[in-house]
Amino acid sequence: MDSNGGGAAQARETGTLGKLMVLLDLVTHADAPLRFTDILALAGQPRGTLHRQLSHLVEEGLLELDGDGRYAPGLRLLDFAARSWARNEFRLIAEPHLADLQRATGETVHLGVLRGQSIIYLDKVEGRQPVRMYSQIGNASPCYCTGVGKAALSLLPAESLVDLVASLSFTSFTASTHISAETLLAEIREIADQGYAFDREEHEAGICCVAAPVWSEDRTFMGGISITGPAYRLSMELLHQWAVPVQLAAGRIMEGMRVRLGPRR
Amino acid sequence: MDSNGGGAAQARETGTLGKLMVLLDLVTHADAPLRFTDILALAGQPRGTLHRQLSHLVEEGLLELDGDGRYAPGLRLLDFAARSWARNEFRLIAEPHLADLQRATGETVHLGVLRGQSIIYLDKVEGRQPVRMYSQIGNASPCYCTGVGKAALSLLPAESLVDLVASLSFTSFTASTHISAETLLAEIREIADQGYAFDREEHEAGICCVAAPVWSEDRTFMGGISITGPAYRLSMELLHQWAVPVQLAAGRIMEGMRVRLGPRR
DNA sequence: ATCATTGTTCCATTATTTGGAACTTAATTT
DNA sequence: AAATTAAGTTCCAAATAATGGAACAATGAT
Repeated sequence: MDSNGGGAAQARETGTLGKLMVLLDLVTHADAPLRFTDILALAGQPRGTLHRQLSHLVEEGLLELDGDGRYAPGLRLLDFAARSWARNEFRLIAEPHLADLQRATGETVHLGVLRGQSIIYLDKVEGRQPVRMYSQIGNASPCYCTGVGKAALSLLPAESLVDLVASLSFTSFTASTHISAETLLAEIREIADQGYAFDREEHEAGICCVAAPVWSEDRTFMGGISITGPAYRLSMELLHQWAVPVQLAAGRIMEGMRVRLGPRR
Repeated sequence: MDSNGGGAAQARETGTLGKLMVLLDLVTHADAPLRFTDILALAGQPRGTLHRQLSHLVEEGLLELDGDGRYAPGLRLLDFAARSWARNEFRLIAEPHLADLQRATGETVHLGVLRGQSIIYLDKVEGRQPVRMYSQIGNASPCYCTGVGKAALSLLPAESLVDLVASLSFTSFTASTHISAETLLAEIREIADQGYAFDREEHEAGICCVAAPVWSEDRTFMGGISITGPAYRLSMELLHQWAVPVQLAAGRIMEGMRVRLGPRR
């Protein structure tokens, strides 16, 4: 029988947990705290059932219920995340190289990893300004319109890439955002050849970047690093120049991981 | 079977979710990624059961399984936390006041909230240095040996305070850490009178702080803000002077919350 | 005061989880 | 290299927890 080698679509049958995570997603993705009835409408479940599920989530600290009966994400999530982040080896190894790159260019440097269809940002090194702390770290962004995302996609074997791209639903964030699988796939192939990727204001108007892919040997991490900044300051010419240092930094990070993790495998 | 009729102590009966959260705690609190067998020993459950539970957590992205069969916290937790943090109203309202306090004193300023027996740090504003981003934010620290923690405890009604303190297990982090309920309770009473609290190197040697309590009217948030720094620079005399600005900032934060949230309740 | 809406509890039915054992795979020893 | 041990995975009847409809309580509007 098939172990997960084949990589077909997961049936996502995680029973009770799966149902609760859908709720947690619902509440954390909302723009504002939701009342019971709001969630009832969104979740489409019987009232009794929903009530118990929410109660369990609250009891575990994953959600919080304020005095007005509105549900908001729980602070226990912060504790989990802080631990997840603090011990992340990929990030620990990458950090000094990100700082180097930041100093060399003066612009903001990101580290991100592909998870499903999203890039999750693991680190961000900025210039002098008082940092907006979680501003980017932890955020999940689409893979098809970010430099790190496209760099990460260029690491996928042809088949997985086609499957993943086929499952995307494109949102046109700016005039340059890819909105078709064909043009995206064409660019990914180009990126795979070149070894670096650009974001030409595809996610946010006025913001562009150069990115290079980074991966761990066991393919647990497939992501990238990028130099990001305002388009008026970062011409395409400059971004092309920076492709080299970004790739070098990516190489040093992977070397660091081989030294740290390699011996055992 | 018994429903929890009396209702004093929480029976923590969240069924399936509760069991899975125990596992998640186990893995996120470990110092390094754990192998299946390690978790088996720690969790004390049948192998079949544990295997399925871990599989579900992995499928949902709450845990990750690397190429060596080691379980680590999942990156989906970061996404949840980023959302939880970004929309937190208490933090949003407090932020400008924390920045003011930082500028006025030149030292690091924290915002924390009481959750169970822990203080969870919601924000941190530092001086010039390139910020170590999650360094403190999201971290859960004991309430009995931090300035913010003791300030928060001073807000509890007498009965809840006694219950909470009775349930603490004290760890002696430094020579000044409280290790008995009696001395702690005595100090909390003093803090309740004064309206501010000190940390005299009780959690970390060489680090001290002044803190003032902050709370929301519905008591959803009971926490505090603090000015923290190295003991060689922050004399007790200086900390006493800063008690006033910390209390003023705390007052302004609460005023901000009344304006923002008050009208409705 | 009355009606409508929102939120909570109850319990027989249904679905999921449990845990022991059998099985497969990887690592270690002889 | 074969045998042995340990590590990880799958299976299924029994135990447990989740479900959802309906009754009940609390809140808010007319």
